[in-house]
Amino acid sequence: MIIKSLWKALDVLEYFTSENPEAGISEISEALGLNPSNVCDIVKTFERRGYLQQNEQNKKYHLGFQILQRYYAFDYSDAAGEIIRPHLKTIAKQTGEMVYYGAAYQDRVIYLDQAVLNVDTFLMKKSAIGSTAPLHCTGLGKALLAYQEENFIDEIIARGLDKFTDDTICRGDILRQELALIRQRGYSVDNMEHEFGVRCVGMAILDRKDMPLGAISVTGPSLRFDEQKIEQFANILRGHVEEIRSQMFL
Amino acid sequence: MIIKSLWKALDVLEYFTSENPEAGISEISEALGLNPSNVCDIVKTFERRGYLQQNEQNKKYHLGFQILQRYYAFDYSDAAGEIIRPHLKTIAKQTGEMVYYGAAYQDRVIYLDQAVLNVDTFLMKKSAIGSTAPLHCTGLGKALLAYQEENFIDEIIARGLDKFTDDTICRGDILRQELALIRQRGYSVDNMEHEFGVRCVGMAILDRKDMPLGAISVTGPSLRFDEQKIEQFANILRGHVEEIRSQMFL
DNA sequence: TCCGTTTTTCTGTATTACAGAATTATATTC
DNA sequence: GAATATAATTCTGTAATACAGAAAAACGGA
Repeated sequence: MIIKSLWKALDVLEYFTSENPEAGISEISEALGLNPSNVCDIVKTFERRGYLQQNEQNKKYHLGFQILQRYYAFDYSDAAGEIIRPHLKTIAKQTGEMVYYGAAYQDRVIYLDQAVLNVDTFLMKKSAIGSTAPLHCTGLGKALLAYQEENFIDEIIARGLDKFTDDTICRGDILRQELALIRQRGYSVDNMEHEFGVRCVGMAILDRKDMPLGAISVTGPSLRFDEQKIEQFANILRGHVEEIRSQMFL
Repeated sequence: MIIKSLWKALDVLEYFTSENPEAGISEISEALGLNPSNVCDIVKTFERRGYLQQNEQNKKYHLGFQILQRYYAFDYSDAAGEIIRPHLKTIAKQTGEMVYYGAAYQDRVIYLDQAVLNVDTFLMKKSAIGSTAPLHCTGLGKALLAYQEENFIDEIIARGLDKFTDDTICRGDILRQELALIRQRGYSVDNMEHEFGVRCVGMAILDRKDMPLGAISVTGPSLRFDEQKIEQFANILRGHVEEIRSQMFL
């Protein structure tokens, strides 16, 4: 049974985002359609536990240190990450491009780890750890989507494929062809489908039942990413994915 | 007014730590003295919101992706971090040692950021971002403690100064002398007081009211940290702290 | 297959979360 | 600097629901 008061409290906590990091009681209560006194109680409870902190100047609240501590606990519970992380670094060295690791999370891909040699602040912010992106138009997303259950893919298509650039695949039948191609050759290519000028090669890490537990991608400016490089990067990815699978006893 | 159901739910969430990342319903209910059905409801609510995830194999739960997303939101709400981060990197280059940024959080110091050139896995794990340490025996902690209110210092001493190494300062009067020295020369020195073989230089970033909003430290093996280096590092720190204060309009 | 353990579902009631009003604090305007 | 407006917080009764207990379902060994 869902605990409504907790559900509501999490609505309040999640009202604080990187876009809107600070908020007051009245703003939250208005946005969520809750009673201000109720919001005040929730916020005060979170504050006493360190999840929120009050700015003494303007009385507004922002996320607190306890979030960091929860993140720290989360990070080390992710045993898979411990195995994968070193590979990401090696791939970054071998390709000279940005490398991401992500997993399917509901109907999106969530970025779980990254390795970079030369920091590209623009792309870093876009795909920061913890952020999410659609499944149908990213290298990671398509690599993950290709191995999902048929009815999951049906649902993703049914919900509608948002257009981000001129090259975004928005038609269900074309996406299905693309996913078949990914399964056939073993890697996905994002050809500026999410961000103009950004190309990307992705490969899923499959478990014993051929379900993807995550995916790795190499991302960079389209000018550097010609057909030859894409194939070269796919081969590099293949080697590491094989190695990861054997390290995980898959 | 504290919302008891939320308070209890946070107890459950915080039961998951890096030391004990996975737990089942019965384990949690026993440890926290709660009814299993109650714990089940709380856990299911967290699961539906992505804060916890169930391991299909053993039915146990672990922290979920939502923690990452909350962390992502927290990170970018920390405007101070945006200013400080580049300085940490520069200090790491100038000193060749590990550099930490932390703040006082209740009666401990919390590590908020770090910069390293040569990764020392042992020390990295110890002082990972989000972890905490006592105030009285670390470079960061002492630098922060030196500028706290008198009655706060009284309370820290009254609670007892835990001993970690032979060099840990455990007596209140000696700690007070040490804090006076820190205020006088402007930096703290951790001489293997928390971890054997680890020395550290710390400096607080003071606001206009001379309250510390955070501190920066340079940490490394005691063999490399002689008196001359400590003074040299303190000077490097001083320059950056000055710069940070001016960037923050303090 | 049976038994012990653990997780999950279900339901009545005692608890408490919440709405509304009152109060305090803060910001803004005259 | 007083007055007004806005926002945050406190207080209290009651309607809503969180929780205990029991029972069922799922799981994992003997």
